[in-house]
Amino acid sequence: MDDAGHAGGGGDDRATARAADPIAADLIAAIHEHRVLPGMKLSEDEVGDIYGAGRTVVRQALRALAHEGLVTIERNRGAFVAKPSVREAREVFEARALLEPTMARVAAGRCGHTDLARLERHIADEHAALAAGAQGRALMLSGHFHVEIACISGQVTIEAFIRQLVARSALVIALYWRRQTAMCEKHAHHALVDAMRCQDGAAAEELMKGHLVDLLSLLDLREGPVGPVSLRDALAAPPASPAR
Amino acid sequence: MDDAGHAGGGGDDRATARAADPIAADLIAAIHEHRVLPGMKLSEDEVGDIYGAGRTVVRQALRALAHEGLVTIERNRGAFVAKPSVREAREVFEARALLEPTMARVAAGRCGHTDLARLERHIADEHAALAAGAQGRALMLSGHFHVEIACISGQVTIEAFIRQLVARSALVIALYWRRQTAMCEKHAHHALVDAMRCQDGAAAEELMKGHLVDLLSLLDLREGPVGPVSLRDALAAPPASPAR
DNA sequence: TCACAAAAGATCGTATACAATCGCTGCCGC
DNA sequence: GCGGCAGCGATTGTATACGATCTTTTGTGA
Repeated sequence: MDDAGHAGGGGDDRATARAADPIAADLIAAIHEHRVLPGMKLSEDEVGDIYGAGRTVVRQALRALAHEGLVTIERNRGAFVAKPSVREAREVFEARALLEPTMARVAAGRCGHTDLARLERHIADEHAALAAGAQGRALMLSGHFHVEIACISGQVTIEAFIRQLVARSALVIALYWRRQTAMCEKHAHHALVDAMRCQDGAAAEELMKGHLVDLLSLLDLREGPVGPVSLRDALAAPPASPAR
Repeated sequence: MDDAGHAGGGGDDRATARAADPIAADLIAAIHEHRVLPGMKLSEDEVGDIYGAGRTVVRQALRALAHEGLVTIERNRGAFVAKPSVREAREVFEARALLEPTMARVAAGRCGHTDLARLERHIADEHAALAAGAQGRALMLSGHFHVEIACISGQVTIEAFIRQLVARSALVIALYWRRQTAMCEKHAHHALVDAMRCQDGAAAEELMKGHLVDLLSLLDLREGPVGPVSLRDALAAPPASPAR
């Protein structure tokens, strides 16, 4: 098999599945960027029209996303962007709190200068997006930062879990976020990179733990109203278009 | 909209998906029971014939299993039962070692007499299956024991992860197991139940950790030969057939 | 005898068509 | 005025047919 195949993680199965399913990837990105909101209907025909694809492939993508808990499929009713319950929201962050600190500790002992540079570039991108007002993109990058750390740790299996949890976190944030000030994260991420630069695994672990607690504390865990707006407005040009 | 619609946690999605996809469930069971072995080809036509279903639904099931890392789909080549690499095997157990001890601790503080009774019945069934020579079934029950503990802990999200990891563990065991003496597990599971009966979370956590370490130590992490035998022999009667 | 190439075979990927089911609107009866 | 019911429209679930790609085999030539 392809044991030591691609450096940086053997999540090949998952990664190739991502690459081979562009519309699933785009839908996930849209969820990350809050271009689609919880509760929004994802009609097969509509999505197929938007991406210029047949229903079959759309169906596959929707089903894959449903498997990750990002959309819910109701029989003969259609697919909807998942609307995590309060309990589910808590669980997602509890799972992250259980996985990510350890990943940060492991990653701190394994990351090289290349990884550090990539992380710093990541933070810079996030900062730039935030400055440009692209809060959605900033949020996506913020999530990807956590995935990157898991990737550095080399545990592709857990990385896949974290990837899923981060995506679901985007939905949770869309539902239960108090304010859209994501400033706090920037500091936390920077501190994390510093700890990793010093190969201080214990510090990285603690920082990550605290970071996740902070995130959870910023959620308002009461029923939050949702705005299931249209769809074409959110998922703009798929095949070739200059938008953005 | 249906705000408080899906109360009770998101485990429903997964559970209903299991129930609504009987052939995926049966394939998973077959993997658990070592009726299908790593590397075995799962032709869509063949599986469809066996279960008397069209290729479409078989495709869905195969894709779902691929998403869980239980089968690998190679473009224009077909689906095969996954053959976890040594590294992947290690990762699966490392992930379990990271998740399950905590789950055991949480479960110890939450389990009631009903849960305890179910766990004990589980162990009894496993023991009976082992005595009856149904090693495959015993292995499946042994895995389900871990899932049950995660279920008791109430964390349905992590439970789903553990369910996946346990299934993949079945593949790992099929590839890298030294001897089929699963006796040791019986003791470990019993001790775990005892600790949970005393609500001793710390003990349960330690026992689970040690149990997983033991399991990992029983693996022979060098390349193991596989026997990709036929298929119809392994997946016996789905609709109506006398086998077994 | 080996290597290479071409054709055949098989399998999956995708699109299309049909059928079943559900939600909704309009109407009727109470 | 309100509740129940039937018909209709819409959407998904499933099966089938076609096309693309890869693997394998076989034949030929050096």
